[in-house]
Amino acid sequence: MNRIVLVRRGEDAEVHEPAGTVRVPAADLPAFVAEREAGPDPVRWVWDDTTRWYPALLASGVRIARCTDLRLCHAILRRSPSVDQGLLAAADTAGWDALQPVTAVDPGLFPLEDPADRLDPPAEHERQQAALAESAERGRLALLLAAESSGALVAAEMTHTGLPWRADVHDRLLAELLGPRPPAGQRPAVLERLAGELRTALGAPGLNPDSPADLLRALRGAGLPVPDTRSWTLEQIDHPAMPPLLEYRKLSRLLTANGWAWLDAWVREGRFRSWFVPGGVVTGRWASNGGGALSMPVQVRPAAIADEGWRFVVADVAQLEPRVLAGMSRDTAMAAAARGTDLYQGIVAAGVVATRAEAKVGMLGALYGATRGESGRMMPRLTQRYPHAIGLVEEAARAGERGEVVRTLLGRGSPVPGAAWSDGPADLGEAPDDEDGGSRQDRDRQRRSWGRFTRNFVVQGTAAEWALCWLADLRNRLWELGEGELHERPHLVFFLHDEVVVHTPGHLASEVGEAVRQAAASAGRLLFGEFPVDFPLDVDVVRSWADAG
DNA sequence: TCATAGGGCGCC
DNA sequence: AAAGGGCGCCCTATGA
Repeated sequence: MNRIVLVRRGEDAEVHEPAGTVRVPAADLPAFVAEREAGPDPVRWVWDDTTRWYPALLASGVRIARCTDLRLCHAILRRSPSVDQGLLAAADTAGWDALQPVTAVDPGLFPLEDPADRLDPPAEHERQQAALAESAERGRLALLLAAESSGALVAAEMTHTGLPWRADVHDRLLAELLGPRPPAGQRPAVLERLAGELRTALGAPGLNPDSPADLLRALRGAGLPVPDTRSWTLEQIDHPAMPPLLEYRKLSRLLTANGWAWLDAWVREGRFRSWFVPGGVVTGRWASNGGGALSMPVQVRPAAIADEGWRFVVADVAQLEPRVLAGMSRDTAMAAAARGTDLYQGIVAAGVVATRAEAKVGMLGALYGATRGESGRMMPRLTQRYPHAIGLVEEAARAGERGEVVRTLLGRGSPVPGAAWSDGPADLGEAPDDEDGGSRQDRDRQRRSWGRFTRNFVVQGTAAEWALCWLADLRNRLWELGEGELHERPHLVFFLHDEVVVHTPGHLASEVGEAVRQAAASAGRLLFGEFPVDFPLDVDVVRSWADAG
């Protein structure tokens, strides 16, 4: 593998190769990269941050096979309990710690002033390689760093190609539900009518239904002693104001989150473009920036329509996190329950609980740390039948309560906890009841809360690693299926934790479906070897995203 | 006018 | 006795 480090120097790129260092003008860089990519030696491009390099290459029609994203790898190594932090220490370290990804830059230009310019990528790369080589977990960590970097490429490519989006279909959908688009600053007709009905029903002519405080006063004035104004609370109430209020809530949410303003801001030339942010969540999950890409309501998915002659291949993993938990804890009983397509049904079939609903709520409680209610009642039975799986999350919770760092399967470390531990462990010493530190009860509550976080961290984070491996392998397979530029081949257009959407020429759809399944099997082997835990997929070939599932 | 906090709700 | 993870983003209200 030929590693080539790219460094920005004003308007040039400095190219560090084993054979020597050369300068390439920014304008010539795409051609240079394309030539090396096409050459006989596989290349791993090493750069400070994918969001600072790759969009411009993609805009020039250049796709690369692999990279090392020093910013993302730095973040992982800095938190990893199995890395000697001394090997990463340098004058640059704080700068790497603080480096943020960029969005919305003009891909044709380097930004004028960038904190990344004060960093030394070749030196950082050497430190990271040394830290990796000395780690007792170097195999798993190396896999994680490669997968994280590959995810950075996927994220940039998804922004580049965009998710096909039909503004005309979206507009029609809005008009059917809300009435025609109103002038700026006015409510759509349907919302205005519902607001009127609500004011009449509550006897509150001046009510602004968008103000929770105003609404709470009006509800109480009408003799309805509600604790808050959440829809779930309001649904419990039998009162003529509730139907219009709940309908108002639902439609108002659609208008503000994914209405005409959203269309204006985020949809251009038939594509929805926002930014995915790999590593944006401490657990390793992705975040997103712009347009709420990670919470696209089912309600507007009918507007996501594949191009003429193309299809979407939509795939998701059923019950990813319990399956990951079975694999990472080597719990053969839970893996057996996961053998079929429905893990919850498998738990019922094993005689652990009576119904699928109980199995689901019990498992979710184990992952999130619920101990009371229906979920808590399932825990003893789950613990008895699945001691390794439940034991793993319980131990993660206890470690978090003690203030310790926990890690995912591939070695991503949890953050160190904050102020609640400054006075020592929960079960030791005095707990001074001063104003600054809060009461003993407050700190115990915080510790349990942190335990729920670390409990979930190990599973959510390892699931994110499975998904990264799935994504990286799928990206490679998709590239091999087509010809031409990225947007002419089957390509990823959406990813959300355990779900992918691929945009593909129709005649390749079944091959894409097979690639998605093979990539999932490959991810399972990468993380869990020959341990027998399945990751069955639901795969649909559809014209509209809304038709999947 | 701007930044921030909290309510609320969409996704997993 | 109490005990439900992770996000982004809209709105209003508040205070500088």
